[in-house]
Amino acid sequence: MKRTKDEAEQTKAGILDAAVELFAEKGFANTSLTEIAKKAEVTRGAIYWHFKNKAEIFDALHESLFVPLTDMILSDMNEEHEQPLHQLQQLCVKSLTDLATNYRKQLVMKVLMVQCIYGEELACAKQKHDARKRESLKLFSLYIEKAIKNGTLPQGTDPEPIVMTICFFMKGVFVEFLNDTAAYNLEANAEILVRHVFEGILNCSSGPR
Amino acid sequence: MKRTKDEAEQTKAGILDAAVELFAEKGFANTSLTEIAKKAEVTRGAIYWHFKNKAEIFDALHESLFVPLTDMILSDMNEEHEQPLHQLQQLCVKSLTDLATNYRKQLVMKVLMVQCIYGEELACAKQKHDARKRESLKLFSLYIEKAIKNGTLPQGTDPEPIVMTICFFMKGVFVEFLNDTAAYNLEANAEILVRHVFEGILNCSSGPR
DNA sequence: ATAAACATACATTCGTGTATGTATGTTGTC
DNA sequence: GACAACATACATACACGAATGTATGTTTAT
Repeated sequence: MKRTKDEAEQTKAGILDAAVELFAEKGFANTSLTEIAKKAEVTRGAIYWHFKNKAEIFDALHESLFVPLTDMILSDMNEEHEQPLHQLQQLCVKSLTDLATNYRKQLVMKVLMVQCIYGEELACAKQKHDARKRESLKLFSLYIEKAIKNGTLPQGTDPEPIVMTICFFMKGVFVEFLNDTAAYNLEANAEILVRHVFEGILNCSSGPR
Repeated sequence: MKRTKDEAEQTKAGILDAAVELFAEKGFANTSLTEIAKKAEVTRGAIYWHFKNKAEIFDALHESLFVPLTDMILSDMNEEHEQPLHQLQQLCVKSLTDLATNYRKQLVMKVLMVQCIYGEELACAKQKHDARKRESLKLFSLYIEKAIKNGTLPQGTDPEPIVMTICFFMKGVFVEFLNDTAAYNLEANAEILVRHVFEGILNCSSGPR
């Protein structure tokens, strides 16, 4: 039953499609390879041909999402902007509206952020995940420090609580939205939500109390 | 091998202690009853005597935490306050510092919010969980509406994005903090973080842009 | 012809649930 | 207050399915 190369890539993609939907629906640990195979209309043999095990499927999903994401952020970072805080604000809005309008991304992010538990089985993936997070945290700090030098934020401001606020807020939006996509109109409200937080940061730093 | 009633309650508590630690460490799905029994220094027989199955252990943890929490919120709600927004703000700070200083609560909340996946096995617990969340959402709305009538927020303000902002932010703090308790000094920063968000809400509503 | 791209079959492990055994606390009775 | 009779609080043993990984068979592109 050898297929042509294109057909093989297609079945591999089909397995990933089936996996991400099942993972998003029932969670990584609660999904068996048999179920994935059934949904993808192949046998477990096909899965074991393309992937070493279930964890490697997870890894593939992880990789497929974060490579383009990091590219986007870095390209945005390169073009200098006179108002770094505002730039960061727009980046947040963009990533939210992006999430709100991209179904595939919703699925994968749901798997990565709420429907999996990083135990020993996914230790490898967790390391990568943590590395990504540290990167974005550094990036956030960089924006903030630029804003302080720039004068947008007063001299001597502590960047840490600001980074924490933004990071926590974004995480909350992602998790809560992905947990019940239909419950919120994220696309319509993204800008207001982000503005709330950034306005508060500005206001708190310039005029405490 | 019959024990006295007190001893029995003690073993039951021991099982719960072992369970919550293992759940928090490796996740609900990745923890077997055998492991729990081993850690609690009993056999699986003891577990099946006190609980119907693993899901009921989860339920017991859930119950043990949320009963006192709801009490606290409701008692706070009863005493009328002239500045409802500020009252809500203090409630948020309080629940964060409370979390930061209560290890047991950290464990249970970690299990409930990040280390479990509400599949069919936990369907019963998920219903309760969702009910709790709807309650607190209504509560949030109530505070906001009081602030609008009060004049703290301008007439005609839409409560929804405000509630979303607070809810998302709080969720993010919980999840991110519980994910790596040692990474943040939540107790020291709780007030600043919450102030960021509430200041932004005030500022955005009174003077848009 | 040979190796890719699977399907099929099998062995093994692991976890659950339940049935049963058993020693001990508890309770009523005289 | 002593002693059955019973219920309690587990421990042990077993049966069962589910999931994994691997070994092997089969077909077909190249």
